[in-house]
Amino acid sequence: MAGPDEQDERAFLEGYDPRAYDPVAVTVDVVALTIRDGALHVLLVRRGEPPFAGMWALPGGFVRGVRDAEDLPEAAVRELAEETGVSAEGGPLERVHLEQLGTYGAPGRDPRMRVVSVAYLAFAPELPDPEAGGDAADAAWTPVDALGLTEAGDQRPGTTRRLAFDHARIVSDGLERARSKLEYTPLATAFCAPEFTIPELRAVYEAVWGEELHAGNFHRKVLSVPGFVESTGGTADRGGRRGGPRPKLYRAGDARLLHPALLRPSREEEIR
Amino acid sequence: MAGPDEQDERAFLEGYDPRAYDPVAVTVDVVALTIRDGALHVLLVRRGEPPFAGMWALPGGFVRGVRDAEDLPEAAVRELAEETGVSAEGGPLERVHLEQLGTYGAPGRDPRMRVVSVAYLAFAPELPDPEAGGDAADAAWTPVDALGLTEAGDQRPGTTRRLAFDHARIVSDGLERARSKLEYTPLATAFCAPEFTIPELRAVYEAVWGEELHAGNFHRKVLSVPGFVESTGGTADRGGRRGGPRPKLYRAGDARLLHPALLRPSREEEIR
DNA sequence: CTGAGTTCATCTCAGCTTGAGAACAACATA
DNA sequence: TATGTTGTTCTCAAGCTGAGATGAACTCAG
Repeated sequence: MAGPDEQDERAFLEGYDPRAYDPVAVTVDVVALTIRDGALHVLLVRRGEPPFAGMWALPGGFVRGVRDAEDLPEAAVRELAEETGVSAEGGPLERVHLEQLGTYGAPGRDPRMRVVSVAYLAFAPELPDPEAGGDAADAAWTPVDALGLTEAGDQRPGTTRRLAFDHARIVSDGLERARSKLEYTPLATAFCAPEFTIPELRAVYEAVWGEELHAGNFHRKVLSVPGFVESTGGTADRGGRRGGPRPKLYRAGDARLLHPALLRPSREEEIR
Repeated sequence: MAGPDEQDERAFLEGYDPRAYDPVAVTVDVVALTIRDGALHVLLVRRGEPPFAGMWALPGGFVRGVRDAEDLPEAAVRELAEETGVSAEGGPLERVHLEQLGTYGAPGRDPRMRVVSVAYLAFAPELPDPEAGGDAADAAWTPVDALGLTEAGDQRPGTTRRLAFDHARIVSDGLERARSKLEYTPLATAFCAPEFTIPELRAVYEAVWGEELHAGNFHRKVLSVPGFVESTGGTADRGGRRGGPRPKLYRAGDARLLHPALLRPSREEEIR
């Protein structure tokens, strides 16, 4: 049945106070990614209380609903700022790219109550350690390789850093989104300093995609895509770590989409 | 501030009963797309009650949180089935593709209370009119061109079918997602009958992208992408509407990604 | 039944992009 | 100073794309 009955039901429910009806809590979780020492890292916090005490989880928390009501991206920025220990205004978070990743609301994903969590994905340039002077075990940038994530979105047996709730699935989805976004948007520049070199940009792609790229072809491609990068005219202070000429400096261009896209080589195998 | 303070705050909030804390309601809305008479249509319902009485809205409703708790896709399928008047089991909904589109939670988007809405996107083959025997003004497939949507996600002045809440933004996002998905996934087949012809598939692309495609190149491309379509060996009953040979029949292949992708021609202009 | 116009399916061809490799100068380090 | 590494630019073959042409199969009007 539809139509009149459904209309009546919706009108009824919409006029109902949800406090008295069916309590669902809304949280935001943030998958914040950065690159350190050439490896992709995700920001995690260690849980102090049950459930999942001692396990690692994404930074996040409740959305302020009515008192100090905030929009969802606001809540994500607030949580990220609180966990990272830096202010969102004027600080390093200014240059962080933030986008919605997805919403996770399966019954039972939180054993205490019904929680619907809106996950956000953040791309950050190298940021300081979270609360460097505090308890180092509470929050840390963690190499994603150390999480033992499988394609199915869970963790391999034997992995020491266990993730709480369904956060392994959320991190997996975030990584896949990041890998995909690097293909057709210029967001790799969000992992770099304001001025960067082509080899630095290539290192970002290699860290996120987990495979080496042909330096010559990458260089040609990046310069041939309109609006991806623009030259600053400058040159880096020194050459590569183990030699080589000083690379030229670039900054992010004004393109929002890469055309043609930079496709990852390994894509062939994942198609089916 | 982060670390210990933040930990305490989260532990405090997580143990808190949200009913007594900060009430946020969770709903699902469905952007159901289909193709009728060669044009892209979206399923809309007319609101009978304020706010926005008489305006059109996406089918949707509250997620069942604790009593009869359901997952978010379940809620979307239930709402879609209720509004469409067909059963999800065994009926035409079996072949509907459903994916999460995004979550909309700006304060004030519903004037009555704080509502966070998880939007789903559905691709459907041609379905019957919603509750054909009932009040025809209550639910209807609407040509998306009749909504006067702008790139900014609102409606042009003078458009007669006004959308309630922020549903113009949600529909706009759904359309952009659909256009994009057709490029790199075989989901155009979700708009077709189980067996279809290449010209029918091309009509889907032309309806969603809103531009004509080169028939010869499209044909070559579809057949050259591995796993996009597979031949049934059969032939359609008759030729095109105004003549031509009987086209061959195909069914959807097993590819989940199109490689190489089918890029829309107009992409060049939207890049910046 | 016939002729005109339409459509499916395939082919051709020039232009562009890609992947792989080579070359060479500039540089770090021992 | 010698050696190995790296940034940048070429070259070349292979593949893909857009635009157009062709001919057979078909619908429909007269």
